[in-house]
Amino acid sequence: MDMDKLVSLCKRRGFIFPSSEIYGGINGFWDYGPLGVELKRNIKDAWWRDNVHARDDMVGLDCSIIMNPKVWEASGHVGGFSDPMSTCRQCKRLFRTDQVWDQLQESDWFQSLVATGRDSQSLAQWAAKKGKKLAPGLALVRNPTEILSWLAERARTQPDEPIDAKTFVQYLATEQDARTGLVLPCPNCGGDLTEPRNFNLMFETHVGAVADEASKAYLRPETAQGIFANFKNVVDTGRVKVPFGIAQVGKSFRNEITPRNFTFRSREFEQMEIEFFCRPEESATWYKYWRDTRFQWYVDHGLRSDRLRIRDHDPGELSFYSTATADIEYGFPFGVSELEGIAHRGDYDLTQHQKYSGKDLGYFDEERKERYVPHVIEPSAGADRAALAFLCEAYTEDEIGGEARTVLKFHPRLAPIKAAIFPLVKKDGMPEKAQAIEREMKRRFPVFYDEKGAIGRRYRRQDEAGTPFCITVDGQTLTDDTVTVRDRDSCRQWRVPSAGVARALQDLLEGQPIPGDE
RNA sequence: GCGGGUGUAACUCAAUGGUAGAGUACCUGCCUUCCAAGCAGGUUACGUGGGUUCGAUUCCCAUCACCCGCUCCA
Repeated sequence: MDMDKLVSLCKRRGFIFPSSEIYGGINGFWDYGPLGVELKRNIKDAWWRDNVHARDDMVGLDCSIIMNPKVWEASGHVGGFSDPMSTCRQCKRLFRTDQVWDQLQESDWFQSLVATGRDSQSLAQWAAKKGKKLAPGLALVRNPTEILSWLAERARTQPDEPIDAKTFVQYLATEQDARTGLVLPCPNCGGDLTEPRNFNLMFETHVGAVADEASKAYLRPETAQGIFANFKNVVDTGRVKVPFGIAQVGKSFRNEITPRNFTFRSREFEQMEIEFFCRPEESATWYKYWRDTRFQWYVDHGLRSDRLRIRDHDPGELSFYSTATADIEYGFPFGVSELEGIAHRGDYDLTQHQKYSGKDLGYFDEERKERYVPHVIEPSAGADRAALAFLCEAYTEDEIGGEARTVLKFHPRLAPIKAAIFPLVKKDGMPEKAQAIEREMKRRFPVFYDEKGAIGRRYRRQDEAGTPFCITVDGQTLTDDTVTVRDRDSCRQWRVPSAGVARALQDLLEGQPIPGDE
């Protein structure tokens, strides 16, 4: 499937528009149009019903977007992991400064260099041959004479101090020691890296009329911390007992990401997050439970399981506080990308907030008569990413009677409009009858009435909106009071009594097979 | 942030140093008894700001947005 076609359809049919488009748009922000808002709302509602209302171990929460800035100190978003980045001046690649050394050790040119002797002659030879190919940006390669003289100087002045591999490569990479100090080279080409720059992780704002350092606050970069900050409130008032979860749906904001791939990476996005609190000994079981449950949720709502996958993080990839993390990924047209992360966060967050707030966030377990800080499993889903995945999955081009057709095959639960109601032609009292049906249906379902143009055209329009069923009043309706129901995916039609059409639609939406298809 | 590409109507695309056409869509009639039919009429565009020029949608510069890559992430 072509992403451009989907973007175009989304705009044409009113699913998703670029934000502030009349002013030229703004990178990384998107608006949901009349159909898009229904789709996204259905996704959030389905998630809420399945994870909160349908369970007896989950409660909801809706906390403020702007919180006391100390929350973000405790979470590590201020200071902690606003990863400084460096760019290579030669090949222009971008690296996390703290990962340069690790990446360097894995690079071909570094390994080749290490395998060479450390004497001037071997190094000069390496620079002239292999180095030229593998690490054209390296100072040693570009300026061997000078670099080798530095090294000789170092050996003469500090003969008793052996040089470790890291320092050694720094010597070979540093052209202007006096000005820059020893630097690490680019893992890709050996070139010199810029000073580490700090990335602006969170959106900053100021609370109150005076904008000074003391009034600085942040738009939340995740909804999770609001749940941790309210853990004690919920435990004290919610009649909840471990194991239990707190769920929240809401907007989050990140400044440092590069917007890409339509709505997939946006600076403002909506999360659907659960923090599930449990006894430390049971945390591994709960982790597995949520990992499987959340995967199945996407399958149940129409994502083909062969486009979905679970990817368990390698130990080296895990955050330092996490003992296990898995990503639920979907095969988008632009690549396999993350829809949801399920993280075993241990007691890290509650402990951090305990430390920074000075409040006891321990939990007293009545059954076991003991006090402990619960461990946390965090299934964190992106609502916009889910919407995009469902759109991609639904987008289908097929052929009906030799004519090409574009259809969004949404799961009925997610479809923005559940049924369209048409008079076959605009005469003989058909519009009046169809409108009466529409009035009745409208109280129970999002439905759409249309009487303009040829019937085929109206069917196709609904196909593009993903409406699962169309109900048509025709000549026969006037004699026997039945209407036709038409199925979006098969284009098959059958008749039902018009008095029972709401009930019939209800059954169809709940998954009852269409007649002739049982 | 960096490198490369793109920017004309709601959508998909043309043409042009002398202010723009098509198809689709949309609106109004007529006609139409089941899958984008037909006829007649109609609405909508050169991303933005500068510059060169008698004159710029076209050339130049900047800016913004989008797409692709490096990187980050829900």
